[in-house]
Amino acid sequence: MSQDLTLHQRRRPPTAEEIEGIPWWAPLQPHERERALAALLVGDALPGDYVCRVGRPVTYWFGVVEGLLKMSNDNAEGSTMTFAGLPPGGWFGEGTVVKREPYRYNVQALRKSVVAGLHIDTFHWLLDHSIAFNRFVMHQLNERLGQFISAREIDRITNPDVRVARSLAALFHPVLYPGVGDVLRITQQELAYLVGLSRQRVNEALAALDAQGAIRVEYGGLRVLDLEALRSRDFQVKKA
DNA sequence: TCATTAAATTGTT
DNA sequence: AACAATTTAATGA
Repeated sequence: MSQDLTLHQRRRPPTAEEIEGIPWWAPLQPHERERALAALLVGDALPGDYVCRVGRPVTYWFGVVEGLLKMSNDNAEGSTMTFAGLPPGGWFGEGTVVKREPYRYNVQALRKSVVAGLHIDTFHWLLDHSIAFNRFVMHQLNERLGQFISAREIDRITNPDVRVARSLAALFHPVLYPGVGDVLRITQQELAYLVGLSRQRVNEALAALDAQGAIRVEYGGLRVLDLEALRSRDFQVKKA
């Protein structure tokens, strides 16, 4: 079985390129950056590796530099519920970090990923000293609230095409996941796992969305042409 | 840098 | 779930 907390194993300081990709980095003042940099670590997570687990104490605030993670929770009955996919640029866990509580969910890598971690003490220091950082966190919390609400809606959607469309819209969220850009690197198998459908059905749904001009299916990823269409349009539910 | 081979991903049944 | 076709990544000259 996969080992947990990979970040604690193969960790290293972030490269200049990795730092530039961190969404809250640019707004920081020089002395704040200095502080943050000293507390930043990155590590590789292999598929199946846990970045954090339910009940573990919080030591880091995590962000996705590269790759793809999934946030899930194990139900009392044993079934697993997936809340969200976490593409590059996504930072998560601020809620539990703020309260210094144990994690309430599991986050594991769907594929080989690079994960960054900011130590909890420095997170709090930035919260106490940086207005820009506060603004980022506040914005982040607000956006994520909206995402959880839409996650519940997505769960109720029965039509697979619409389901896939909404899930994709969530993954392409420009505020929460600024690292994604035009093309989301995700395989159809990974998306199927995330959405809870068979790869076969996801493939079919993607083809439909492609045909409608909302996305373009590419090898190993997807290009979004019309985010608004994914988010809101009613993909005319087939009428019998 | 190019050609060859292996691995990953996709499109279909 | 299994298969074939296609694309990418890795290897070595």
